[in-house]
Amino acid sequence: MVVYAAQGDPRRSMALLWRTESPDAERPGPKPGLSVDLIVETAIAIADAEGMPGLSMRAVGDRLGRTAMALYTYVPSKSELVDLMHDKALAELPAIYDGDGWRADAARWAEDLWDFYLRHPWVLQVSQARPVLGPNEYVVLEALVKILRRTGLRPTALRRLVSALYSCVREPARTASEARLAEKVTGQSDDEWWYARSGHLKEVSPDFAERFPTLTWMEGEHAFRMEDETVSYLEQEAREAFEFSLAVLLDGIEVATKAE
Amino acid sequence: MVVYAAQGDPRRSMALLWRTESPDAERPGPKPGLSVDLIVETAIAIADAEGMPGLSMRAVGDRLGRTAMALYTYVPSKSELVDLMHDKALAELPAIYDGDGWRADAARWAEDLWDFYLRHPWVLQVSQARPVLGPNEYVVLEALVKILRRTGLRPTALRRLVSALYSCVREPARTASEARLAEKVTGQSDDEWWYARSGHLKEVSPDFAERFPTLTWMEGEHAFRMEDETVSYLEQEAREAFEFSLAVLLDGIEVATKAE
DNA sequence: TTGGAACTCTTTAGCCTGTAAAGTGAGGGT
DNA sequence: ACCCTCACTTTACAGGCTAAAGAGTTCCAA
Repeated sequence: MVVYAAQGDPRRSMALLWRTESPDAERPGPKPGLSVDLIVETAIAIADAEGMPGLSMRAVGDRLGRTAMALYTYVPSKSELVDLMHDKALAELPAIYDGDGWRADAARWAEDLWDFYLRHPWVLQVSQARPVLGPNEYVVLEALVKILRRTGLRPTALRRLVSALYSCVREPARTASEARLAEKVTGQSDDEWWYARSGHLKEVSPDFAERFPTLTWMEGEHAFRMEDETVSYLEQEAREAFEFSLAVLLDGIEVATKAE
Repeated sequence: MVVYAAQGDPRRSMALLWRTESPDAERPGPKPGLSVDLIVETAIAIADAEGMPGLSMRAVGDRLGRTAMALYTYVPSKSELVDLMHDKALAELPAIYDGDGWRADAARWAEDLWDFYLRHPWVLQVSQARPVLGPNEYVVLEALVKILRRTGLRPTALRRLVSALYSCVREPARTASEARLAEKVTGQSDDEWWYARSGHLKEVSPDFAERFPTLTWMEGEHAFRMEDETVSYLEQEAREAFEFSLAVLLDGIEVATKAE
């Protein structure tokens, strides 16, 4: 369920995101019982707990003691609600990193983003093509670029580095967070699932080791090592993949900038 | 719309994926007018053209001159259909790379995967946690591991490298393919969209340059450069990010293995 | 030859989405 | 007092997946 950015009136979307609505004068009619902020917070709570599939207008309305349609008084569509959720959640991330040097700060930025994605897995489903363009997205980006500018890289190289950093956090974070959600939704732990599945695999392909010898070699010697019992094997692997990619990337930059 | 792996009877799913059904003897009842393969191919064609949102049981049925329910004779659920699509599509990728050396082969593998994801963007929506475990997934993985084994890395390091390679293809490929799909669905080109949006951004945040000075500096000097008119700016950026990450990663490995 | 079992495919229906349209009722401004 | 405006509900519709039941075809066995 990838969620694309809202397609309604772009001017209204942007106004909502950047909070440039006119101050509300005394107007006739009943006072609003809800607010955009309250709705967005509630929606975030639901999405955090149940993932995107659990986020429906009815679910949000129910939790607020209203009907689904009541939300449309505050928010033009579900799509815009998701944009608002996205931007509000991003506000959790720091705006400034001014630690020991660009490398430590970049690593810290990536770590923070990793934690953020695991707290709010649904954020990864908001499409990056045609991004939401809310203020907090820019805050996070500004923070990173400010860190990386200290490397002395030119804008073009810098833009690529920014993308690369996002990639090396997002993809493994996706795997890790999907793994967590799957555990919650199916009630079966990753390790149980994997164990059952590998049984079925043996059944269905008894010649696996001959067909995929190199794979068998690679997977062979570590099967079912469990270092941390509170975190599934899959999540551990994802985390290590993230740390590895990050280290390689930062090493590469360090070398490139020192060479100049 | 992330699609999780099917949750029906795992034994049946695996049998379907690995094609270990018993050979069909002469049985009573009318001859099947369709086949699993035909259904899967049709579904792939639809998903390629319209993306996951366009893939519905009705749509597949219609294109085959049947009702949606007719498909359930062949396939236990939509979720299993997606698993089958995933595995069938992966069959397009080469099983063997034995070129000039591991580095060139790894780069070629990554390029092939990139092209594959752009041909079949919906594949990126199939969850990697609890993977499908079809035969062709293993073929692709075996091909990569075989290439990378030539680096002499140990299994543990190798597993991380494999994940890192997948990340550096998948994330930018996601952006690029979502961009293409958005163009098709909205009828508005990326560049038009971006132009309109940046107008609204100026409107809603006239002090943008002061609030985000580093970002403004980075984006400043390249705005609206258009090298290739057939490919949107966003897609170009994604492609470059991919190439950059790949190069850094492979350089890093090269250094690490030569040091030993 | 004649059931009957097995099979494909359709129909119907249920529960889930998001949201358009219309109605209800409360509150403030004139 | 009136009315406009606004919050919120009700109803309804199109479309999603799929369970359950029925129609109709075909082969096997008696």
